[in-house]
Amino acid sequence: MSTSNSRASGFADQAAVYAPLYRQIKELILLALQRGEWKPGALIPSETDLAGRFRVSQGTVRKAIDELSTDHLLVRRQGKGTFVATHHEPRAQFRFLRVVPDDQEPVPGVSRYLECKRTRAGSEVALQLAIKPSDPVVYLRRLLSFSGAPIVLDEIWLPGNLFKKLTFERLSAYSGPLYGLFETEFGTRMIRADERIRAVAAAADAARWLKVGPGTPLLQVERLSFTYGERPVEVRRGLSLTDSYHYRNTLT
Amino acid sequence: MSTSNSRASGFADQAAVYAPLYRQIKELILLALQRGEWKPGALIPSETDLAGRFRVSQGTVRKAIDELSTDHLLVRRQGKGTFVATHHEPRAQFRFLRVVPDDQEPVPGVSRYLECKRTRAGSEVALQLAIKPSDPVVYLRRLLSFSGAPIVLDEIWLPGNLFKKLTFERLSAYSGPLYGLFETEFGTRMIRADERIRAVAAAADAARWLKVGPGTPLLQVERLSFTYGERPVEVRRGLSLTDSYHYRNTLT
DNA sequence: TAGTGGTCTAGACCACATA
DNA sequence: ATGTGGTCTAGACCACTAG
Repeated sequence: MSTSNSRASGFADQAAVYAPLYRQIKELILLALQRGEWKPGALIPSETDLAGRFRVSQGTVRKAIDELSTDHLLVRRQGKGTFVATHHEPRAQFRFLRVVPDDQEPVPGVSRYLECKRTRAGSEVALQLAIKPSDPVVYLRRLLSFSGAPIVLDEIWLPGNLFKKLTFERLSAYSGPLYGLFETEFGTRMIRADERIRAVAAAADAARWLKVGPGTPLLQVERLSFTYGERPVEVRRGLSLTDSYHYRNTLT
Repeated sequence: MSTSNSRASGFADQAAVYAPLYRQIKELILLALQRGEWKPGALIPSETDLAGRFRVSQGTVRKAIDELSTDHLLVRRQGKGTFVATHHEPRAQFRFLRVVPDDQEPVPGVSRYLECKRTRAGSEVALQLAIKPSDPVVYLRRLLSFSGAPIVLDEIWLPGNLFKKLTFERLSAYSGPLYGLFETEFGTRMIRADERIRAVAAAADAARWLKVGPGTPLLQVERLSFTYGERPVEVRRGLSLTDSYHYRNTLT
């Protein structure tokens, strides 16, 4: 991989006839992350080390890490080294939690789990998770409260084979971010998510949990989350009260 | 600015005691853009040119342009050159238009302007635009339709001094993206926006325009847009029907 | 003092667009 | 053939952290 530049052919779907060296290096690091060679939160080898290992210049490794860093898969810390990103660190906390109070600073909130059962995917969820309708899924329901008031009612569907040992007890005993639990206990790291947001009228059940009248306008957030390799691994539907909370977003 | 590295002191608010060379270059390019030295859509000098002009290496200019490019202020085109970004090009079209149809591809939509008047800011809008409540603003109302059906009702407030010549006729005659008009006719380019999203019940007036019953849940999007130097220049409140449309977002 | 990431340079070569 | 952005290298030095 020196100056003579042996490019990977990469016959992947459609494009990618040509991939620059730093992207190949990125891919190698990505694979190492995916197979858990370095755990979340851990220090990875220095840029110089990796450069030697992959037989490329330090600048090339650097550019690969640059991209992984903007992808939130790695975190650089000057003077210390480069670390595997984790959903446990505070900076990642509000990346996937967009419902925040109108006037105060964002706060974590408290989860109360209402349900945790195993069932079959069904056609809709199966389609999204790219599995068969008869395949097993874990179905969760939880109520998120901020300063004592119930604000978000979430339904969550997870592939059964990836979350075999997920139980109601395990969830209730845990307090940190849900994705943190998924990452450390089930080896599934959420990388990216697509959301569809709507306004809906509260059904009787949701209204009861959120302590409002049926028909109250609620913010519905449908989410599909992905792990490495664009694999869909979570379907989520949240219903939020938005009197004194809102979904915040920045367009750049 | 050669190896001896004369850093700008930058006594700006709080931080920025130290700024790397490429950031200083970025700032210089930013100023050139801001004062309209290169118009939207225009070709800017090559990296080599700029390197010569600023007395730094090409790699340093490159890194500055890298950032401006991810900020969507410049667009690189290999073999052609680097261009000033514009809201007129199709790639920028859906950066600020997040309400899209559930199943089809995103489409531009058709605007019908309902109102365009001059008034005073009032306390709320003034606070957001960082002007005085007695300062003049332009107030707009428009209805956005997709394939014939009214979907979004927008209210827009703009600083009066920046949009002096904005008229109902000018708006109605125009068909492209609104930010495109602002950019070419009023020299105000929208860079970034913060949004707060809620579910609300349709008031009588909104219900009438969107052809639904009063009390129907609507998606309310409050937006504050910024131009160069984090200057707020637009307040917007949109109400959307989300039966067969939704607000799409990607968490990364 | 040593190690790590961060910046900057100079030069070579590749990929792409256009004339 | 020429000019532009894109990649890659090698080496020097700066800023930050920790033993």
